[in-house]
Amino acid sequence: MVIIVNMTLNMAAVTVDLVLLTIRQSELQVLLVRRGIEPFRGRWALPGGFVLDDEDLGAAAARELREETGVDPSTGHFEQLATYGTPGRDPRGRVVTVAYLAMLPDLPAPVAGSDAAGAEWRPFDEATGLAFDHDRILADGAERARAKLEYTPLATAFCPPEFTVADLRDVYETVWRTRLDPRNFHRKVTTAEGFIEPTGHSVTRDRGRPAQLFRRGPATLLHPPLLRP
Amino acid sequence: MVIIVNMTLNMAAVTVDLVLLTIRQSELQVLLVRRGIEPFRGRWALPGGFVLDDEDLGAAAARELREETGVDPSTGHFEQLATYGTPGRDPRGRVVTVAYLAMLPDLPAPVAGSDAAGAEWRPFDEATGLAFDHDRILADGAERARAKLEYTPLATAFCPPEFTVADLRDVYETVWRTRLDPRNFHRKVTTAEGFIEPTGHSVTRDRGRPAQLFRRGPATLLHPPLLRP
DNA sequence: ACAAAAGTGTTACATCTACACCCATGG
DNA sequence: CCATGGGTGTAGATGTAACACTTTTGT
Repeated sequence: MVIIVNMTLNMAAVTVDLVLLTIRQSELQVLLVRRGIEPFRGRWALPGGFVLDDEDLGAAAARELREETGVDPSTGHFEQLATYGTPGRDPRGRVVTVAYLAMLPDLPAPVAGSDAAGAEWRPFDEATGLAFDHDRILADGAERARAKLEYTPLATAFCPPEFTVADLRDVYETVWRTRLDPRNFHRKVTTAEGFIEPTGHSVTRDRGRPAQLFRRGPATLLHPPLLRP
Repeated sequence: MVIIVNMTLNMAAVTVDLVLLTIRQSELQVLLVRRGIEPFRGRWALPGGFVLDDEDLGAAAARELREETGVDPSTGHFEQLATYGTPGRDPRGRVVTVAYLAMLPDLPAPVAGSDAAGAEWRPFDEATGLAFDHDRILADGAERARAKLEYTPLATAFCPPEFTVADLRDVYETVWRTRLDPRNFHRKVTTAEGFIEPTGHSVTRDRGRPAQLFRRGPATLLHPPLLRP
C-alpha cells in the first residue's frame, strides 16, 4: 500500500540565486559555482540554494552570500533582481527562483573556506552556457547594474571604503564598456551633491600626481544623473 | 507500506498579485477586490491567485488580469514588480507571491462579468489597510510607476490609443502629484524623439482651441528624460 | 467680445562636451 | 627635465524654467 499525500498542488520549491558582480583588474567578474550533481553536472551556475522554512527571501539570499563568499551582505550593495518560474526551467520539477543582485568591491578575503568548493570569480564575458536559465538571469543582473549606475551612486559599491576618482571612473568604464573623459568625469562626480566626500587623504599610484581619496556620500539618488554616452 | 506525507520541505504556495493602476477623472485608481473568505475577510486586497501547475508566472498574472478586468494584457503596460515571501505574511502557511504591475487606460468596458464580483476601481489614496502585505506591494508599485514615467514613455500606457498632450500631462500630474507647466511640457514631449506621433486628427474638448491627437511612438526610453520637479 | 485651452517665442540659467592648460609626482 | 596621471578653466552646444504672447475654439 502506497499513500502519497499530494501537498504539492499549486506549490513549488523556492530557491534564491545570486548574481554577484565585482570588478577585478578592470574587468567585470561574476561569482560562479561548478555544479557537482545532475542536472547540468559540470556546468557553471549562479550560486544559490533553497529558501529554508521560516526564512525570509532576502535573508536566504544574504545567507547564501555569506556561505559562498564569506562577505557580510552590508558590504557593497544588495537588492532583489527578479523572479523566474517558467515551468521546465528545472528538469526536476517546479522550481521558482528569486534572483538577487549584489555589487561588491574586489574582496581581499576570497572564496576560500566557502561552502561550494567550486566557487570562483569568472570574467563576465566568458560566463555563457550556464546551467538552467542562468544566462538570462545574469544578463538581467548586468543590465540592472548598468542602469543603476546612471541615476544612483551605487558605483561606489564596487569600490573599497576609500577610493580615488579614477577608481570610480574605472567602475563606470568597466560596467558600461565605454571610455569616459577623465576631466569631465572628475567634475561631475565631485560636484554631484552627496555622491562622494573627500577623506583628506591621498595616494600615489605608479606615476603621476597623487589622487585624493574619497568615501561614499549620503545621497541615494544622483542629481543630475550620469547618462551613458 | 510507504506513506509520503511531507512533500512541503522548502516548498511554498506560489501566487501572483496584481497592482493594476489607471487614471479616471484625473485621479489615480487601483483595482481592489473585497475578500469573501478568511483571512482578512471583508477587507480590500489586490487581485491575485494561484499560479497553476505548468503555468508561467507572467501567464498567470495575465490570466488574472483578464479574469478580473476583461482586459487583454497587451493593452497598456505590464511588468513584473517584485516578489514577497516573508514567513507569516499569510497566516495559512508559506505563500510566496510574485507581484505584477500594470498601467492601464481608463477602460470603457468595466469589471462587469468578472470573476471576482467584488472587484472595483478605488482611489489610490483611500487604498490603505489592505489585506496581507498589500499596502506595501501597492506602495512599491506606485513608486515604480512614478519612476518609470521619468525615463520611459510608459505614461502613454495610461492613455487611450489617441490622446492629446493635455491628456498625457494629466497622467504625469496625477501620478507625480505635481503641476507641470503646460507650455514647457508640450515642447518636451513633442520634441522627445519617438515619444508621441501626431495622427493628423484633432478634438475640441469643452472650450478652447482644438488639440492635436497623438499616438504612442516607437521609443522605449526617453532621451532626454522628464525629471520630477 | 471674452474666457479658456493649445501652442510658439524668448531670455536667463544649468549642464554637457571637448579640449587647452596647469599641478604634483616618479624616474 | 620629461612622462604620466590628477585636476581646473573655458567656449560652444544642448536642455530647462519661467513667462510673455499668439491661435482657435465655445459661449
